[in-house]
Amino acid sequence: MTDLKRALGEAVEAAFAAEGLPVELARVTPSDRPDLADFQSNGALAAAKRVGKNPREIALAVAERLKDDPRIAAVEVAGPGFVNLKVSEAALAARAAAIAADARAGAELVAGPRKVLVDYGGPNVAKPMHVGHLRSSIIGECIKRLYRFRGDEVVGDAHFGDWGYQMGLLIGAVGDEDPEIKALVEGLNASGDAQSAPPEAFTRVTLADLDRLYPLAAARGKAEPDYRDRARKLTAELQAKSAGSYLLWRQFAKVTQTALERDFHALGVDFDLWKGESDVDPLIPGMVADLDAKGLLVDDQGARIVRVSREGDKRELPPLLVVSSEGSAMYGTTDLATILDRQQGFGPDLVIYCVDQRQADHFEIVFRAAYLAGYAEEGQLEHIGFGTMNGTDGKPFKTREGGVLKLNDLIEMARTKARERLHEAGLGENLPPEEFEDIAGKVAVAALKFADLQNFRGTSYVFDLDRFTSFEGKTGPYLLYQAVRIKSVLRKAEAEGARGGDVAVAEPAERDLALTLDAFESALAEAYDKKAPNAVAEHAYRLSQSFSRFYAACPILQAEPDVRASRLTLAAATLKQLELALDVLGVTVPARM
RNA sequence: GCGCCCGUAGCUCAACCGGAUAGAGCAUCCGCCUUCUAAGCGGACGGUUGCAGGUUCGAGUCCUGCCGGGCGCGCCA
Repeated sequence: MTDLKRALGEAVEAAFAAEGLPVELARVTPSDRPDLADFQSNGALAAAKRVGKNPREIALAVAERLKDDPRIAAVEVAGPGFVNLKVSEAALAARAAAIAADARAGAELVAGPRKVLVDYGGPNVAKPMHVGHLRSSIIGECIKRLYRFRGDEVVGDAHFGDWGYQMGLLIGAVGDEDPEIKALVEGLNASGDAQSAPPEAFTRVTLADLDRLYPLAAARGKAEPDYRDRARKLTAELQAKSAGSYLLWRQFAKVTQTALERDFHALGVDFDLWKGESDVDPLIPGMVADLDAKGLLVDDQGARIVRVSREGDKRELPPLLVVSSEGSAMYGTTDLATILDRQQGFGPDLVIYCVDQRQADHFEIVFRAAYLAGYAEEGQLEHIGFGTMNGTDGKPFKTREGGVLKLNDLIEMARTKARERLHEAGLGENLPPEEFEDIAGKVAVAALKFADLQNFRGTSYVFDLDRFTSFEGKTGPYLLYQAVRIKSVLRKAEAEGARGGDVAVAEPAERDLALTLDAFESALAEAYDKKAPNAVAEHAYRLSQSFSRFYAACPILQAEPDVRASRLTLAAATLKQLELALDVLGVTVPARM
């Protein structure tokens, strides 16, 4: 099943070929002038330049070849050489009917499915998630769903930060507070016998403990050299897999992951993998030896590095620091080992790193090192950066008190706002409390996600709580509202025994809705190619808007039977496509609200 | 200092290999609930796309310079 835009594009290509013009210029796009046409091709203008002819003449010749196409109701040449196409009512109705009958609502699958790994979220043990994690999670989840929906085999990995200096800090801080645990850890470390540990030895350490202790320990580590040195030693003990340290660490990781999974799930973000830095730790010695054997490792200022600068670089790119002068693995070391691990495990054709734009250099360095070492092929690794989230003052977002806003608190704020607004609007009043809560949660998540995803990911944007929790206009809740209205109409239709039927597109609002439904595939393709979720968000919004106009202009249930059947089919097709688009965005529609 | 990104309506953002009259939402103003959910719909107002040049039949988009902002630049992650 082909969308109209592409079908017409192929028709124009054929006309170009027949005229001896370069077919790659025969592109069809939605019309910039909806008052004049549905679609347009600007190819004659570009072709004129290339073959040295008058653009209007070319356009007229192309138009002449298109005018008998049954799908085209009118073809006109306008301005300097635009070919304007108006789709026939029959073709439009047929396309709408096909979308209605298609489980994928008109969306294609990619021709050659790939194995894709999306690395996003990046939560850390003990460090609470803040709003900075929001974008990575939301965008990464959307990219994952988008690629999966297009037919790729996709795995999402949280890339858990579980293996650094902060672990040593925590082991120390927990031990200071709880001498029994400290003694247990030290005893086990000395004996090396993990089996001798009491089965529930460390379960009394909770996430609340870690949340409370970590900020204090981090601060002391900065201020007191002795404290820091001890934490480093404890980190080294952990990384050497000393039995007691390791068991205690396992408890940290477990309670953190459990809580994080719950928080992420509330946001509609679910990872397939929770691979952590600790998982690739065993690979590092072998990898270092391998890099050395390949002659890539160089001693420099007491550290061991891989030089990655290339001829033609506009500036000197720093090297990848593989082993620090203290002998420890660095951030980039772990990332490189992770590439190796993924290559050996999942074997992805493409790895997408959904991480803050500020890390662009870091990834460039790691990727180059991976290419040099033969751990990946050029182009197989891609960093999808996004802008920072700023406050309304244009500076990185802080709470009123100057601290970092925790992700959980943000979600709770959005929920509270959602409850208030639902009450104000008199929505969901007769529903059971559990369902009301569920709806409030869905509205809150839709608001947060859509506010983020409607922006192009690359640019920084302003984090404005009022805007995030505003439910009018171009917002997530608006989209939910439209979807729920359709569900309500369809429920009523079913109760009345009214059914869908042949599609006709007579009214302007019906025409517009059918054309918008047709644009789903292009929006998905654009989002996929550019890794730009905002294209899907934009389509979902346009579809909702188009439906809302249709809803206002065209009564459904009260219409004559044939018209009613057609409109019910259009409404059902819209709902299906809207829910699919929202699902790609990671947003769920409640049954009612 | 070097490098990357950005500058579009009062505010927040779009704009499909360069194409017609640069689009949305918010805010402001006007109109629409005896009809399927008014978190809605229609309309009005709002622009020298930071500035100056250049390339082109045509530039928000490409090139150069300048101004303004953000970020990064080896032992944190």
